[in-house]
Amino acid sequence: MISESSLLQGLNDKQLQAVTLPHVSALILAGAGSGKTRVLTTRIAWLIQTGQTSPMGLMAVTFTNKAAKEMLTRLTSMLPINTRGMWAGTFHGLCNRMLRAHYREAGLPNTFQILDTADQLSAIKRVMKTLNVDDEKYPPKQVMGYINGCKEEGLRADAVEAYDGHSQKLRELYAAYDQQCNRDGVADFAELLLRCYELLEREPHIRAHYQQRFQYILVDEFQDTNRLQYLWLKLLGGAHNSIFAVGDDDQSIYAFRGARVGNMNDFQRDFNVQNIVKLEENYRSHSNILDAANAIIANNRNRLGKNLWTSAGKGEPIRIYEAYNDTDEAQFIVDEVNMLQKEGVSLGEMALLYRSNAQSRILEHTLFSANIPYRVYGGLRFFERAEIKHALAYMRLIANANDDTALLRIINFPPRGIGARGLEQLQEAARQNECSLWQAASNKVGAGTLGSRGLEGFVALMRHMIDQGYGISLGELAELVIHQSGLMAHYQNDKEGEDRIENLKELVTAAVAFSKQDLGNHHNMDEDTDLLTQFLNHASLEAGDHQADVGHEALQLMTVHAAKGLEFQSVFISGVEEGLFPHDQAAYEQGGLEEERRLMYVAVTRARQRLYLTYAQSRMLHGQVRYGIPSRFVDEIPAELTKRLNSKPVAKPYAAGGQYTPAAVSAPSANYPFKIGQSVRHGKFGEGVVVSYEGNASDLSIKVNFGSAGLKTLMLEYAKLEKC
DNA sequence: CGACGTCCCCTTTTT
DNA sequence: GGGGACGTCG
Repeated sequence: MISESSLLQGLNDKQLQAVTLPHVSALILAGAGSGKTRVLTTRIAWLIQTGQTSPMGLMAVTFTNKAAKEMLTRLTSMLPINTRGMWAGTFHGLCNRMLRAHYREAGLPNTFQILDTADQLSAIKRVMKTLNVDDEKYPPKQVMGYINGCKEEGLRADAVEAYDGHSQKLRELYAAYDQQCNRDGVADFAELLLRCYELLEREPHIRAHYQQRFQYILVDEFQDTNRLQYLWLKLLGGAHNSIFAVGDDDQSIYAFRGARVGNMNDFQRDFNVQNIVKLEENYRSHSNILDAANAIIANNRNRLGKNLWTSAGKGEPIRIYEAYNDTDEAQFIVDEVNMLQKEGVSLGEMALLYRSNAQSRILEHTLFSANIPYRVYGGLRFFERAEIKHALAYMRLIANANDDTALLRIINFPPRGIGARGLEQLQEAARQNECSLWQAASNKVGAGTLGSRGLEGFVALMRHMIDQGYGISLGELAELVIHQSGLMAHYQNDKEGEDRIENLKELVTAAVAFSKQDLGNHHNMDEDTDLLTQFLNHASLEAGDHQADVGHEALQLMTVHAAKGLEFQSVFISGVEEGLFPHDQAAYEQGGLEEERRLMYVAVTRARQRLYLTYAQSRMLHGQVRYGIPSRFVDEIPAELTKRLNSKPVAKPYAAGGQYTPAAVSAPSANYPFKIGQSVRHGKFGEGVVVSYEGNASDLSIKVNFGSAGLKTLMLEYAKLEKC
């Protein structure tokens, strides 16, 4: 076994202080790149190694499966312990586990299924249809946002306040939706948390059991917790347990989905936190980059206060490039990437970040043309693919026949002649008998009052699968389902079904792997939950990787949100323009601008050595050319840290769409006295850049971007512009 | 039932 | 511009 001293070796004073805190609640303010994960895992290792607790006596909570895995991997490299059975995982994973263990007290069937976001939305649409609610007036997505918002605040429908007709309707929908979920025996993501919270609150003996067990609770990314998660922690922490909360208020970028930075303050107050350890030494970036990040974030109010520093040198200046348009911006990035590669930086060490996904298209296009391999993060994941969800829906129905959401997904897929009419009859029958659709369907078939041959076929199929599925392995069941259901045959007939078939085969592989891994595992310690249900849980809670092939060298493309927690040798932040970053929409939200600024802070601190900020004078957005001015965040960086790569942006021979700008506009002429991209001076607005000409020859206007004075359209005849 | 047209909207995202 | 959702027609 590794000795204590070697476990703690190499920690700086602050890190050491945090790792070895006594059994009290503490808040660790861990700046970007300050060794947060290391502190968290070393703390766990130290607690176990010194015998203060056992692996089973602590709980470690994260937000993502990735973070949980990372933590456990690092832990096993420090201590020769078996992490299986440890209560380390995501909020949702841990709540699910508690609910499985106490499903009766929680009022759930032992095979309850988890609705992912797509399932939840379709369940909500169903409720609204039943209640005849106008989905123009109540867009299902908004209803979903409302319901999840309430749950994340810890509020059931009967506890929500509603004064006007609109919110009363929403509340009514919330109640009806919950009722439907109970009938179906399903729980959405937020429900896992709320249900678990209520369970602990209602059942003192269960609460006491876990409070006694988890003397040490460790929470990662504490700034991202929502109200309900905080309440849950508070309940588990009780009066005597130690909650070790690690977070960075400056990296709170998920307020839009309910995260409450205020939890950090509440935590200090509610737990009488005496120990606040600030980890401010950054081991990632050179000081030019850190100083820029510090300068940006200093513009936010209401910070807990923290200033990153490094003993690394100044490093390179932050490079700023003002592009003529989005194509030019992309081309610039391509050129720089090529140059960096020549200097020996590998592609996988470079990241190209953007504020919103829409920006990736043109970047991808340009990278593709330039033959630069790239990998985009985000998009559909394995268990979210349509064919996989179809196959899983059959399996869900086998596990729990009352799962109407699953039934509706596949009752007529592959098509078997059950149309909208037949379905309506079925739903009507279910409503009248107050039973699930499956029960209604089997009743109909049994009674001989056939809705259609298709329905008969469907019921027979499901019964057959349930029969055949009894006692076979998970892999065999998956195999059985994809063939018997007709999914395989359906996609084989489809010209573009090849990928889907591959994915279905992959599902069988995943099922086999899951049961193998589970054999020696007992990670649920919950004998009531069968393997099929566990597998379906796994599929819902862990939708799979965004990206499978990690080894391949490629430029990393992702949103700034997706980049949180990662680091790269070189980072490009593109589209650093007002309206885009900070995003227009942010202005309408309370604290929106500050969140955008934190987002910028996160983006900047991803870079170890080299950082580029690029913005464009114009870009295509929503099918229209949009003229932008540089983001205020650029101005917030002290000039001495930066290097402007082009002081006077010049029109490139390629304009939007890669087409050449018409000669009449690109070259000065009698009609067009200034080139696009040329700098001009105006008596009132100062210096600006010619963006475009508008109107016809006799009535010509000129559009000029005056930077801080904004974008102006002037009548050429009257505007006294001069070259500069 | 499926193919095709049209309309509408359009940050960020994990579980 | 482009994807998703919905509606109409064959």
